[in-house]
Amino acid sequence: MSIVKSIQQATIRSLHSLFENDFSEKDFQINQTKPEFEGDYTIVLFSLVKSLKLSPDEIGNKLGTELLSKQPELFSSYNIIKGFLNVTINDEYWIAFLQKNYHDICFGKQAMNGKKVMVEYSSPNTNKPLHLGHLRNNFLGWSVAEILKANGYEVLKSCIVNDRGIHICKSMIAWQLFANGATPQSTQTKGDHFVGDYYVKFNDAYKQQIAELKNKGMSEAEAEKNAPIMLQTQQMLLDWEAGKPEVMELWEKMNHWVYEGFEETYKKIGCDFDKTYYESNTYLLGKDIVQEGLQKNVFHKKDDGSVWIDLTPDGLDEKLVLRKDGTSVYITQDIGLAKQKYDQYKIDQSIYVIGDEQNYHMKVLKLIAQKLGLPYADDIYHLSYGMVELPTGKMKSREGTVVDADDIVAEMIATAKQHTEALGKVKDFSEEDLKHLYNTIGLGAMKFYLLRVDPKKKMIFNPEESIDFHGFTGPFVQYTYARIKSILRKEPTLEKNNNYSALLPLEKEVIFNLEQFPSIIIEAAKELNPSCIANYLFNVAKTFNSLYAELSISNAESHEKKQLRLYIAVMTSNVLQSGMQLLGIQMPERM
RNA sequence: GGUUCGGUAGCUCAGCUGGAUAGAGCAUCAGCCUUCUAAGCUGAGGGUCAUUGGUUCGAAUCCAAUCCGAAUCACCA
Repeated sequence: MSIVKSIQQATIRSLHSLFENDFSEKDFQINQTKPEFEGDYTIVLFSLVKSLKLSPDEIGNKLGTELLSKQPELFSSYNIIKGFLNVTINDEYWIAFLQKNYHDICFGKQAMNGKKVMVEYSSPNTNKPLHLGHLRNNFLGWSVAEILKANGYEVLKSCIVNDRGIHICKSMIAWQLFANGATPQSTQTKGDHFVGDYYVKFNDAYKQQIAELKNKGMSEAEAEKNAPIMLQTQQMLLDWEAGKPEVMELWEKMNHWVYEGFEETYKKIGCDFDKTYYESNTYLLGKDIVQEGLQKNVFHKKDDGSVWIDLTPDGLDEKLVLRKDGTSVYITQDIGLAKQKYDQYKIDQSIYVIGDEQNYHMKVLKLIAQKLGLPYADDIYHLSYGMVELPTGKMKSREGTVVDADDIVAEMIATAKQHTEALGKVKDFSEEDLKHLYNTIGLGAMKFYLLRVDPKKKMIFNPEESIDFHGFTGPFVQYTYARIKSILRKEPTLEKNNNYSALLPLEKEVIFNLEQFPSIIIEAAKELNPSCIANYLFNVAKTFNSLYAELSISNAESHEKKQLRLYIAVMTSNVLQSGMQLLGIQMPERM
């Protein structure tokens, strides 16, 4: 049980025996005591003043005395300042906590709860390489999956690949027109970048044709519709849907190039999936559900044959679910895929990691599912995250301001290399170990940077600040870990010893922080927010670094103090490691 | 225009189930390596928590209005 819970229960019991009333944890608050006051936790009593008809000081005095006399093993002293009851936790309690948990590498994790969750994330288009925004998505999805696992869920990571549609045909047409048979191999280009280049070439050619048509007197809209390259692309989409062999062959060839590129990137950044869905297989799903909806009168058919749902009573609009030609739209497929996921895996919850520009779409999806009375409707959850922007504004592929995922990862790793070499601490490492270390640090910096802010907020990616490896960063936490490991390599054995003198403030502060780890993991899962973990880990590392600077571990003033600090060091390293693991970040033994 | 989200230090962000003098990091300035890794530590300066009103013992936090910014409202995906 967490210490806050223990204090809550002790307070409830004491209030009951003092005032003969029943209280719950909602009747008072427990906060961390501010550093300028003496104590560990503060019980805020103002809310009890009315019902007890006593002043906060009177309640505080009675409660403080009662707590101390009833549970001397938990509380060692109290004081009251301006109506706040500050209690100090007994050192014995902290030490017992430390001894019990310091070696437990599963500390903070919950037992399996029998619930199954699917986390869908990444969801790339196969017409261009991944960019910075995808990285936020990937790291978020991965981390949320890990956090849910730590909370006892069985987690399935899934990915829907958007591998068909007009955007894919654009790359294909451009390749046919401009490539002269070039391939990733022949040009020494990573497959996804190769295909992405043709997507750009399409847009260049398209723009040029529009300009030409406008010169001939067409309006902008007309020109956009009638540009030959666009007409060709639309024809290709029809051919694809008809399964025309040469189109399918080209499509498969180019997708294959992209997948090779993606695989390399995913491997590099440490992402994987338990199940990959391809839109080319799922885009027809959901049509049967539309029929069902028509029968249930949830949907209605217009004169032209198109099928709609009226969501205006819910404050939304009228939405199309089936085109007049009978083909499905985005939302139709998503309804179908949601059903397939549920049928196939019997999941209890379905989490979609998708950018906040699709908030409306996801709201509609859930609402339609609810109106259809689908059993999984309420278990659809959109984990919406904000866009990644540059200090100069939004990333725009057309203006060439997109930060490419492979580029930025490579840059972070190169920076890690540069720092490591400048510091010269690992000169005895082999080439292979060095490479691994640079990856660990560079990716650690990248992941931490993208995960340390609240997912739902948009974030500014500042290239200069992001390559800083000092302060509130991944390498800072990694460094703290490596320092501890360095000590532990020299001090391998721990003795059992129960003879500890009073805790020094810094010792207590570190233990105090470590104790919160389980609560933080629960909070992170509740909010689906890895930034809780990142902020917490930074705090733990910072506090430990203060202790490290002020107090010697190996040359502690006494044998007992040395043992105690070794316990603290071991537990800190364990918490840092398992916490960073929840963010998908590895820890170096040395750096 | 409707809906949704956001506005906290020069910059990037915490804090938001109401609690004591609003916190970090970066940047700036001043210190600390003959002793466990200085990717570190200690300290200083820096704030009208967008604005106004309300709720109350108490508001960055809750409510309302206003201002500013973003996303979205396709027979695109």
